[in-house]
Amino acid sequence: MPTSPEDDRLLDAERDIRARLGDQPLDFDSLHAISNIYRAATAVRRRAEREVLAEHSLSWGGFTILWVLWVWGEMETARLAAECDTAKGTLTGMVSTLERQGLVARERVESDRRRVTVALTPAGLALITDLFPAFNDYEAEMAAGLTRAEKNELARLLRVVTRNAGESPDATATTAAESPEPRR
Amino acid sequence: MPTSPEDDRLLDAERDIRARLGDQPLDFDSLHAISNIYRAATAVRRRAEREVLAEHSLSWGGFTILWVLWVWGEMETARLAAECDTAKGTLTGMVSTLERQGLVARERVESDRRRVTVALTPAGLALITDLFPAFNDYEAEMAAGLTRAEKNELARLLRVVTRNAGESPDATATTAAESPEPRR
DNA sequence: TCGGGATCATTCGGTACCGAACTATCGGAG
DNA sequence: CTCCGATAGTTCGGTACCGAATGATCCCGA
Repeated sequence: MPTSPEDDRLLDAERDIRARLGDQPLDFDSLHAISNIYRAATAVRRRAEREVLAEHSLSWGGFTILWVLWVWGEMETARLAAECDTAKGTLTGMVSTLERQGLVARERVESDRRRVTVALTPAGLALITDLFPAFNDYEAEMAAGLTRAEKNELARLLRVVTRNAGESPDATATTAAESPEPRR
Repeated sequence: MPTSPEDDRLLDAERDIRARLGDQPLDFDSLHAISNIYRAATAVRRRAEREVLAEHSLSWGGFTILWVLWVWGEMETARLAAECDTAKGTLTGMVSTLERQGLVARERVESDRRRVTVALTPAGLALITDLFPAFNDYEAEMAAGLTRAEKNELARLLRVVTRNAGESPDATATTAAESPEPRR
């Protein structure tokens, strides 16, 4: 296995860390695995926002909302927040932004006036229908160089991590309310 | 291979997407791989901030700065921004926060007064020395259930994605200035 | 030596994002 | 019917974060 300059630098860092910590046992395999997740995520997000989303004045989060509504249809705020994996308060602001852009519309539920549903407008529908293939192309570009099997393996390993991070292990009782997989 | 309810839901979503897009070819393997990166990253980050960092009033970004300074030592703002993988402007604010907390100190470079170096204070050094093992424990917890080989494979696959997202392929010339690997 | 381009960091405007406090509404117990 | 706990959404305070504009300093050529 050839060693790259990057590998060298990594090893330097590990040596430095060990030097600072003495003989404490450290888990460098986990360190690299976990920290690389964050690096990859920000890199992918930043470039997507610059090269795919910016021309439509969409943030990553805004795109996610459109995508969720497109796939699963109109839904209430709470469910939308869960699907988008974001706090309710955050979602309120983002939906307001999209509303201002004319891409989604809020509607109070008649039978329970606390609730609000969010739906795509025709303009929002047109945009996401047009944009999603381009976004998928971008995703494919980000995964270029990986085989089909590797992509699936990557997705699987990440699911394990997400599950590990999902809920405090000492959360009271087994949260059956835990929302399932595909939020995006 | 057993199918979980999650798998079912995922397949529903795929069917729905296909229904909306007609016969356009879509790359679902890339879709799942890429979108799971972002989900895992936010889940890991959120929980780390709540359960490991909050008690020390540190954000993920703030922790990263301390960590970088700890491992590689005092450095100038521009390099620190590169290592932390954040925009210079963002870094300025975060360093100011840490400075207010007494964890880092700025110092103008005598020989070139445009430049500023950032270094850990004794308090900052004490904090990161104390905190890093706990953080590494947390990382190990997030990677629980993965074998050593799987962790390394995860890190490797993510490096490919990060590299793909690294710089616009049509960037003018080959950016030799591209900053190398381990930023965290 | 003095002016102008390059190069640092910081500031600025705007969105996203979280958690906690708040508001409006619902639904049941008495 | 009326209060009161529960629930859904919004507001609020604060940080992070980006990209563009600004300001300070340096360096070099005339």
